[in-house]
Amino acid sequence: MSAERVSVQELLSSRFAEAIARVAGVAPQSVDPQVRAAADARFGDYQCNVAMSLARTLKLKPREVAERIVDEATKGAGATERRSDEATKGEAATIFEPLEIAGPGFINIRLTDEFLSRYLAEIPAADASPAPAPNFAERWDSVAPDEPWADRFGIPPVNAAHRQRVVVDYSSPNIAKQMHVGHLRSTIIGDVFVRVLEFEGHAVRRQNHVGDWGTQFGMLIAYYADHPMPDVCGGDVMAALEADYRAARSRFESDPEFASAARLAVTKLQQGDVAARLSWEAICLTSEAGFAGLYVQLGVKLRKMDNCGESFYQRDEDRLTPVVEELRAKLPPRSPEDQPPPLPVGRVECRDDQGALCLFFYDAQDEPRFKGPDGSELPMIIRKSDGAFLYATTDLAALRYRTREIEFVEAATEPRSHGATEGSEGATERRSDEGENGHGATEPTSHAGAPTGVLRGATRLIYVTDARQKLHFEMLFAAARAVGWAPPDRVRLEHVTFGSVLGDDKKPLKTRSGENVKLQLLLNEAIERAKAVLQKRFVDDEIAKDFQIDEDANQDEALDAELEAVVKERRTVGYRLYELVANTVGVAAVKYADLCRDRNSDYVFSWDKMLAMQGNTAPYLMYAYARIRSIYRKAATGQGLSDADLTRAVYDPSVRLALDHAAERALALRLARLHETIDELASNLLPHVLCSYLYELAADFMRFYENCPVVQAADEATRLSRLRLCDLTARALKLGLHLLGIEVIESM
RNA sequence: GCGCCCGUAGCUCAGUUGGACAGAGCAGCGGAUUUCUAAUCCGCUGGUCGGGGGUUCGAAUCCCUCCGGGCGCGCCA
Repeated sequence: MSAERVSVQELLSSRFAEAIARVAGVAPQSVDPQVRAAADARFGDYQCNVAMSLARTLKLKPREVAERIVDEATKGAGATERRSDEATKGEAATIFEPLEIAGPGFINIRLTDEFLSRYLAEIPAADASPAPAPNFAERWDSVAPDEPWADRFGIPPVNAAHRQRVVVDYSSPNIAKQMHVGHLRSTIIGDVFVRVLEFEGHAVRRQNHVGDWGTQFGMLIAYYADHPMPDVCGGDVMAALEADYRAARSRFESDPEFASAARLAVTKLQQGDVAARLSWEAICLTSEAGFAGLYVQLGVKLRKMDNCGESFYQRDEDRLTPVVEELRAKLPPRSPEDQPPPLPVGRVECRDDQGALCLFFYDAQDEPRFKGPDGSELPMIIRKSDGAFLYATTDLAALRYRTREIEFVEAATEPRSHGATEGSEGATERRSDEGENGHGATEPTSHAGAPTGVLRGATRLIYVTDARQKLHFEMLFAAARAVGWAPPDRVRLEHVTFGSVLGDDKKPLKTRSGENVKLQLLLNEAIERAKAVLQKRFVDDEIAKDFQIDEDANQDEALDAELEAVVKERRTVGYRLYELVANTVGVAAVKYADLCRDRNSDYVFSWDKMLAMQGNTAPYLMYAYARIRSIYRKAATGQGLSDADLTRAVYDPSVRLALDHAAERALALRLARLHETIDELASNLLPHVLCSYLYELAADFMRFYENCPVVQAADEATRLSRLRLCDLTARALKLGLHLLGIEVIESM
């Protein structure tokens, strides 16, 4: 393969773009070749749909255009790939079978088995000894970079020229309140973007914009003046905090003396009073400990260093007043005598209205862009008539900070050539204070990984919040563009919305008493329900039998002490495994159920569906993974080999991937598409496309499994080939699920 | 009133941003197990893509209109 490995779709797209460019007489860069995965397997693997639309501009018949494209794409280097590596001895590998034109002018592309086989064969084996992941307690406080990718599946990071500096704003809970289902989607969807963009090689900063400033702190500070704060190490911290918050609130309403103390506390806090500040800090720290527990359980990458809440913009330094002043200076109201200027993108002006400082928005026709119920123009208020700032002000300040000040550490890393070093990590962002080789990667440092310095300001801002805040973000982005903090050619602004979680009644999910469902309780129930599902499976299992024996033990005097001890130990081990599996499956089911739907639509929460073994669910995918690993273990022990030994044999360069059976070929094609699927997710920010891919992959594997014996394959070459397919599938599932924030288990 | 989102099989949802006769899972019916983990696989049944009009080689997808549902709309976040 060429030095820069690209996805199959990219490879075909560039070939066809060149061919089309020659046919149409334009530059290849200006062509969209419209190469897509084929709608139906009968039409091949990919299809090019460009001929029909091109026919009109060329004033030719579509089929004629298609024929010319086919000629260009087929001749010379168009259809073959120059190979220079030793293993293939310079042979030319034909990429696709003779192209076919069908229907009105579709060009059907079928990859050759040889190409597919070699494309997959070039994926190096996974690193057998990945760096151990730090435990969460270490990671929560750490500012070290994330652990590197143990296995990139042969997918290189983007090259330096395309590296984005991305801020992902997600989760954003409120201090002293328990997270509820409303925070679930933001937290896990945002985390997927972080993972995928990091994997793609972009520089990513997570920002947890926590609600840690405001009037509610007055009540809490006053309350904790004569009450103990919840113990961070004792039980459910968040529940205790929230109970205190409620108590404080009701006291605020009934006790005038307390109320004035609370108001005084707010003033003191804002003035930097030391006692008030210490109390505030203690409350925040207690609350963060609660969040940390939930984040670890959810397997979310957020850490303490990612906390950059509302207080950041007004606590130690007033970052809001300068923002307001800059808006006022740069967006002055238009004076009446001004001629209406040409307004291609509309206009924003900053002026006082009814005592409040506001931003007003106008469209290209200079008409108000947003209107209220009475038809009057609708502003974004950035300073209340009493002089106080609001969330809009903080959001503007945060946006300015993120496009101008926030720091990214750039590592100048060239895309690695593949096969040079097997399975180790190429392009994790490394911080300058971390030193070289901080992650136990054993490869020679053949590629440049040294940090080159700090860059300020993001080139892409992603906000993950529910769809109801859409209007707010439209205003926010319009203001940012108008004032020049986010020039469209330099900064991409994306509000990633998602729908609500609904109950069976199709109304937003609530408890019977009408409250938001607490995230912690939701996860606890998920684990309990996963246990119930697993128990059914364990009925015929030895572990379950052991349970039975153990329960009957005191009645059965024949059971001697030694046997009892053995049973007890097995029971303990089995139970631990069972706990682990239930925890992993339960949390995975909740996360996956959320991610596998188009995030824009509301979704109906259903325990039975998310824990089902059939269909597009976490348990199905995890089971597929466990099943593959089981085959692999069986193959290894059957020959008295270790997993590592077997892997060495399976990934030996002499092994040729045979794709003779239809199920083998379908699986191979699917595996080859992981790369383009991840690329797609990185650009359209739709996690469910990766979910669909993984489900199809698992289904393809199941069909392969039913049809193609692996361990008992007819001959050794087939056995090794199929074991290779098994391992590649396991790795693709593991990587894909990991990008979705879901970890696999080796045995279920 | 204005703005945004949605309406696809009995149910829950996909549909690659305008491409081929609209696809899965569940439910229903019928098959496959001396297993490489059946927690699986295969087959069948099931549709006026909310209705109508338009744009073009081609529409579930884009435009208009109506019906039905959700959300948002000045000093909360």
